[in-house]
Amino acid sequence: MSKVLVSMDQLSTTLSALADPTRRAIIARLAAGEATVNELAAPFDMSLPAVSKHLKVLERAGLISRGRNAQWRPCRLEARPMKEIADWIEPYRRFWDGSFDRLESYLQEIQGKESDQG
Amino acid sequence: MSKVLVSMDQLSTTLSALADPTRRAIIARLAAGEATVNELAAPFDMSLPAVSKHLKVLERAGLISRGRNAQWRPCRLEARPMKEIADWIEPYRRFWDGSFDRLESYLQEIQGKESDQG
DNA sequence: AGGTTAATTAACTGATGAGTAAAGTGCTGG
DNA sequence: CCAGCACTTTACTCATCAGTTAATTAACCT
Repeated sequence: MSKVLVSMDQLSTTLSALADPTRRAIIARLAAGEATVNELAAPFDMSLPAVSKHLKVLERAGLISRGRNAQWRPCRLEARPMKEIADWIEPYRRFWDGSFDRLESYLQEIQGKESDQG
Repeated sequence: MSKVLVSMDQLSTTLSALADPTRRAIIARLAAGEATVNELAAPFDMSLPAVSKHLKVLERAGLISRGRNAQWRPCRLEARPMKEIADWIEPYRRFWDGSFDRLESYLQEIQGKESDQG
């Protein structure tokens, strides 16, 4: 009864790539401009292969791309997958800002009272 | 040489909770209003305990809260953790929209040329 | 009390993820 | 040509995750 995961959808891949503080830190660093693997690895208390793996995850998610320059592999940010997250999350905005918030909590109070009595 | 993960930061927890299509579908359903566990489970081809586990993940991430109404445990959306994602992602917006995009690629081209020659 | 429904917990399995050390690849420069 | 630098790949460990079935808790209803 093998359940094999065939392929992850783009949004899941992007979110899980970003659900790691090391990888988010790498992304943040790359927002300031290209960097090599060693440069990216420097701030972290982990081996180079570990960082290399993180970069591979980011690359597979399309969040970075890598060039080649002699023995260096400069990484650059590709923010488009993040746009997908922003687009996905946008419709939920109404749940946390604007007057809807107050309406929500009002409805919650009402509902709570009704449950207490019913 | 045990490396124990003490506790995940909020953003990582939220992102990893949302990096699963089942959980995102649950969230989407809850955007339409409260629902019980059985109602939430109905659309999925998986056991009730599996859904229950997904709900626990969402609850631990603060993305849902659960009330009690007789034998039902109605779930409701709590979108605030999503706001954290939106806030985190906001500064990257400049990387995918507006004229900055063109400026970026221009700068990257320049940089590439310079590297080739240096 | 006892049966039914709603949901969670427990115990287990197989897959994936994050890290390591050590070996391999590919390029540069004396 | 070969020493060394910049990485990547491999092979391994250990923890966590997603799912299962079976058992348990909790509330309702007659």
